[in-house]
Parts: sequence; C-alpha cells; structure tokens
Amino acid sequence: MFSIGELSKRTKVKIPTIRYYEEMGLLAEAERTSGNQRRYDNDGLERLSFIRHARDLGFSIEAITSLIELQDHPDRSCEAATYIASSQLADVRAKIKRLKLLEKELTRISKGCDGRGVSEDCYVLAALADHELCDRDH
Amino acid sequence: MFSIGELSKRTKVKIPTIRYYEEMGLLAEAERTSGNQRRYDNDGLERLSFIRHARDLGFSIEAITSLIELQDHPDRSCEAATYIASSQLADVRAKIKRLKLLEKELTRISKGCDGRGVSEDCYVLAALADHELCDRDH
DNA sequence: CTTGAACCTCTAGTCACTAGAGATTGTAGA
DNA sequence: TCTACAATCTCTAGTGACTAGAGGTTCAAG
Ligand SMILES: [Zn+2]
Ligand SMILES: [Zn+2]
Ligand SMILES: [Zn+2]
Ligand SMILES: [Zn+2]
Repeated sequence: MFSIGELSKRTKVKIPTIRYYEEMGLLAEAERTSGNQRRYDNDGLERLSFIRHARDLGFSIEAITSLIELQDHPDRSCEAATYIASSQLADVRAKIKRLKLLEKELTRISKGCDGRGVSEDCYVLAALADHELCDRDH
Repeated sequence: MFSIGELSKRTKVKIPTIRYYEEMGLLAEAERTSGNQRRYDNDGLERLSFIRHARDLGFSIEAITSLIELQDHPDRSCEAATYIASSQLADVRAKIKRLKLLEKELTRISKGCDGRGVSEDCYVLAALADHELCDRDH
C-alpha cells in the first residue's frame, strides 16, 4: 500500500489529476487511512497506468471510461474496444489532414515577409486579412 | 450599418462568439441603436473577417490581439507579425509530428484485434495497458 | 513529542467558445 | 397605428481535462 504521492511518482500523473480521475469515476475510490489519506495497491497502479497510456494516445475520458468498463468484464465482446480505437485513429488522421493544410498556408504566409518592413506593407497581415490569397480552403 | 445577425451571416461567425470577441477586446465596442442593439459597418466586417481567418489558421486570441494592434499602426515594424506567424507554423509542425507518432501506434493497435473476440483476449486492451508493447515513445 | 513534508477539501482559473433564461427591441403586415 | 414575432439584449453557467492556491490536517522520521 502506498500514498498518492508515490503513485504519482510511479505513473508520472500529477496528484491533482489522480484525484480528478477519481472524481470523474475513472478510478475507483481509493481506500483511506484512519486519517483520511488515500492508499493504493498494485491494482490501482495498473489502472492508472492504463489511463495514462490511453490519455497519451489521445483517448478522451469518456472513451477510457468505456474501455475500463470493458476491461472489468472479461467475458464481454470486445467489439466496442476496437470501435473506440478505430474512431480515435480516424480522429487523429482527420487532425493530421487539417494541420497539413494549415502548415502549407502558414509556410506560404511566413515566406511572404522577412519582417524588415513596416506593418502597412506586411504580407503576413495582408494574407490574414484575405483568405482569397490562400491556395485553397483550410 | 447592419445588425449582429447580418454580420454573423456574412462572416460565418456565430453571434455569441462576436459578442465574446468584443468582450475580449478583439473587436472594438460596436455602435448601438437607441434601443441598445449593436450596429456594424464595413470596418467591423473587415476586422471580424481578419479574426475569423486567423482563428481558422489556428492563431490564439492573444496572438490575434497583437496582430490587430500592429495593423492599427501602419508605420510600425512588422517583425512581431512574422515572429507570431513562424511560431504558429512551428507549433503546427510540432503537433503534426506528435500526431503522426500517435497514428502509427493506433494503426498497429487497431490492427491487433478484429473485434470478434472477448474482452479478456483483446489486443487493443492489452496494448493500452502496456506501453512496452508500443514501437516507440509517443 | 516535535517538526515539516505530504496530504486533505474546496474554490476558482485556464481556452475559446456554447447554451439557455428571461427581458427588451426592431420591423413587416393588417 | 397596432400587433405579432423574430431578433437582440445581458447574465450565468457549462464544456474538457486539467492546474493553482488557500487553509487546514496527518504521517513519519528523529
Ligand atoms: Zn511583414
Ligand atoms: Zn485562408
Ligand atoms: Zn478485441
Ligand atoms: Zn505506448
């Protein structure tokens, strides 16, 4: 059994975040000492590592809640898990696509001015004022 | 002179968002009718279009505030504008980099299970539980 | 038994909006 | 001119996933 600080160190999740996860129902309510401090065992450590890893991969709290629910029922179909994972993948791909469009326009805009002129003649400001100057939609 | 609803239609910025921009100091306080409703002219339209375009390109409110400040002083050096634009570009590139790593891992994880098995044997859940199964850091 | 680091709860702040309540105003048709 | 009703007004609160701080209590080493 170890303290919240120890759990935080081992998982690299900050203490307030751990308490936040508990409040959100992602982590079961921890056992307490007689003085009301939280105590964790290996189960808690594994669960928080799972959450941390899923968060690092960009899953939402809501998605993780479903995944944990599934993990707690070993005999259920895992269809939902694969669905959640591929949705997340689709989401990430959509974000990449969007960001690549932005990268193109921003590269073009940045190249348009070396910063040695005056605001009035600045291509950066002109480009921001007028989307028509953009190569495509974004 | 036109109403906030008309401005909203022309710029595709929602009405509460326009009011929010005004409160944040991004838009000057609009003129009002005797009955206290906002009225805009072409200047307001151009300013909001600028904001909208910059937001679409991912600039923060804070960055846009600086850009507008610069625009209002045509004789100032535009160095700050190019700095803000290239920071934004760097930011976008960093995000793309990160998302590409996520995409790789998520693709691998998604492929690991077809969703026809049972939670206990699910590779998706196993992969989320253990970062060691990942190809690299992310 | 003392000390001080670690812990507790609670509130509020972050960013860029979005939603809703309840009241007032603008405008077009009768 | 009156009436209906769409549009607008202000204000408060909610979103997601935390983060920061105040003010008080507990744990553990010496
Ligand atoms: Zn310039
Ligand atoms: Zn554009
Ligand atoms: Zn599976
Ligand atoms: Zn991993």
